[in-house]
Amino acid sequence: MSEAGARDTAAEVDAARGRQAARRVPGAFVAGRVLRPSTKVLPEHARGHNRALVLQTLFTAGQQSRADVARRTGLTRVTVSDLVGELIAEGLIVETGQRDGSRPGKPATLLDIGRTAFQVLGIDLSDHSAFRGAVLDLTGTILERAEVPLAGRVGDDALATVFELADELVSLSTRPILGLGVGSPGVVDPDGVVLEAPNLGWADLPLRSLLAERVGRPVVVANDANAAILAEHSFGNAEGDMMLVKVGHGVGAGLLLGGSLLSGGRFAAGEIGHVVVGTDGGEECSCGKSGCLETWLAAPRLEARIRRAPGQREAILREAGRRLGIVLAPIVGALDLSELILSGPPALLDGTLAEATRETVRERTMAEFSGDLVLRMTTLGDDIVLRGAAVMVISAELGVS
Amino acid sequence: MSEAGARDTAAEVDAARGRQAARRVPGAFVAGRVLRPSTKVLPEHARGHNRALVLQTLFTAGQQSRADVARRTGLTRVTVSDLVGELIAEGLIVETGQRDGSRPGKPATLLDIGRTAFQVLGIDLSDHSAFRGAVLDLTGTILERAEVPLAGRVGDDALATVFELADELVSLSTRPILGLGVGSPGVVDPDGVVLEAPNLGWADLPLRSLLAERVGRPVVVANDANAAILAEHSFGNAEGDMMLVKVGHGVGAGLLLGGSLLSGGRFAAGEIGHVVVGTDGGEECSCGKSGCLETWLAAPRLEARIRRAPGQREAILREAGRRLGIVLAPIVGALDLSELILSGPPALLDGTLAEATRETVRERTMAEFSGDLVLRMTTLGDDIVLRGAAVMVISAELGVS
DNA sequence: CGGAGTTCGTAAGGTTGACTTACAAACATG
DNA sequence: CATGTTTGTAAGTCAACCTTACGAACTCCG
Repeated sequence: MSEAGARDTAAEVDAARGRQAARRVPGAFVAGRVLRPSTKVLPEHARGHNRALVLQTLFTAGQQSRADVARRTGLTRVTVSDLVGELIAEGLIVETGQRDGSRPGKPATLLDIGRTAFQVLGIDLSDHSAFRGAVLDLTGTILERAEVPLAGRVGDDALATVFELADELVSLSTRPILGLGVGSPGVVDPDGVVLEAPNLGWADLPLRSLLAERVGRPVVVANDANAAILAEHSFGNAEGDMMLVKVGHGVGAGLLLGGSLLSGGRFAAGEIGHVVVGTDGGEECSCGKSGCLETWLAAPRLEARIRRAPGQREAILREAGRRLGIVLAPIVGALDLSELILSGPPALLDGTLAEATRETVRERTMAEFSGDLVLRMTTLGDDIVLRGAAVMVISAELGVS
Repeated sequence: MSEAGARDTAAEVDAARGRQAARRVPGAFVAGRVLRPSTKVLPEHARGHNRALVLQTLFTAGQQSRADVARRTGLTRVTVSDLVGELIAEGLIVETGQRDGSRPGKPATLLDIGRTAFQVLGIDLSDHSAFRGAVLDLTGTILERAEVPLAGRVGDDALATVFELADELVSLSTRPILGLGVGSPGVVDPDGVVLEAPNLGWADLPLRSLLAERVGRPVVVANDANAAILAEHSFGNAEGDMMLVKVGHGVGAGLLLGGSLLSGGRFAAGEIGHVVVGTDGGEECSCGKSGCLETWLAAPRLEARIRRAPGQREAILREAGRRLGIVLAPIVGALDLSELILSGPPALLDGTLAEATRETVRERTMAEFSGDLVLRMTTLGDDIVLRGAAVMVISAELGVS
């Protein structure tokens, strides 16, 4: 068949296919992603999506009129009005009066998230000394705090302590509870089962369902570093692909790629603490290997090393930063990360260590050319996991992050 | 407010929210992913999705009746019948007679992908000596091949060579052309602009739109390693998260995470060739650094090294494999990868090198515990990019991969 | 100061798409 | 041969978004 022949035939078939081009699955190969459709989609799913879209728009832009939202989302004013009506009835959106300033036309009625309609509970299990909790509003502002010392409890005792903290948070709340979010150390599956958390002596603990039964509200449980990076994403106005490294008793990370949290095939994504760094041995690790990243970077190890040789403080921190950079460089290169965030004790991380990591990653990747690799401390301090836990709930219940 | 009070109020609100629970955005926090809704969804998008779902079902399961598809997808028989009717009219599905074997009830009419309705063109620009192309059917079977020697051409000459190859493929096709897919070396943005491909002397070349104009049909352009991993995903029945390392003149990789291709913030995901390995120097690289992975692993470098010391062949390959393992270990740990695939000259990769990589990754990660890390050669040989290019077209045009 | 133009929000009716219900066709079984 | 099962289609319902149209409320300008 001639070239022209093939083309004509194709054009004819296109015509025969009628509207199919316009109907093409949106995003089938958008932004380099291939979607493999796996579940049916019904019209009501579209409704849910558009509901979340309206909420999301108000979350990020805030103080918008129905017409503004319509323009921003591409939905018609009529549809937005309908969705907003539904959301107002649920208390998730409130009218906040008319827009001031003089413009032609009927004045716009401004809308905002109904901050007081619900409260969210967040729990952070990642600290070695205490379980910490908070009551937050729908915008992620912390309203109340609670804390229960851990005192070395593990296993069922630790679980009882979580229950205790959850109960206290429920009693501290003054509005209907949208849900409870928990950031836990260890490996957590999508159903909120803590597959393993050695520090707490947990294995295959169905924490989500246990807590859901206890508080009678939706519960989301995820890894603490994953919660942290969600917080950074939502509140730290960080865009695009990024990785958050959380240094504490151990070392873990959360990865946000293309706006999606990476969970990993065995739900262990971000578990970089036991990756071996360098080929020159290193301290023995609790996992049995030598030279794991944790042996270089975990806070207790660093503190012990500095205690032994106070004069070497800067050198110790620089070496720790360099080791972190060596582990991160292949990851930054492979994932084309534009932003690395550190979370943990600022006294250890902020300064020499961060600088050494930044330099090492730059030296060992192409980042020196693209030049825009950012490595910085989190802006959310110690509340990062708490606020991330709240984000998970808001995201799960309202489809908004 | 008391605990009980908060709970009751929440329950009341839940009741007031009516069907909202059932309406919740599906997958808002499913599988550890947070969706940030960004575009509106209309009922016709659902239609497109369900169309693709039916096609996908026939792709993977093949030879099914309408009722089978309905059961598999969760859609009703009526809806499936309607969608199938549309797809038959377009030639994308054909009836292949009745199911044999005796069962109660009306015999089922079997359906299958209309393999002959369209043909797909694939082009592989990753080989250093020639551009290769093929005509494929909708199932990814290669029907015709074409090849144009490259003879060192770069820049506009190389582009003209691509045009030449594309024209030849069009003339070789005997059916309407669904589209043309291209796997190119270098960094390619989602719109098919080759941002940089040093080997071909291309920078900011809008290859997709140029080719679309030339062949008058949809064109998809992506990085060669990304095309390769899509092929492996579609034809190599590889599930879940995986990474494909492509060794040739350079070293690149493609990453498939949670079923999605990773593109990276600057569309440079998988560019691990210029990550530095180890802290002991290494050969100088074209990029200006020393000890880049490419200097250890690129085929020309390996061949030259073996030529210089034929007796050291095994040691050279083992060291190359070890270096690759050192780079991959942090990536495997961070992404919780379960499968690593090598693509390139089997004489170099398959055997000692792969074994050394496998061992090194195991030694340096937690993989020894989970134990199910697979590292293997691709099963698709030299056609991997060609077939991946076809997958991109089928995915983009039909929403099926 | 009043008409024209603009913008906002809502009402009414149309279109799309999947669902439920119902039914004819074609087969196996007792 | 009657009964039960499975397939595929026809008819009508429901959900959700769209287009069109309109009143309300404001600015601008002659």
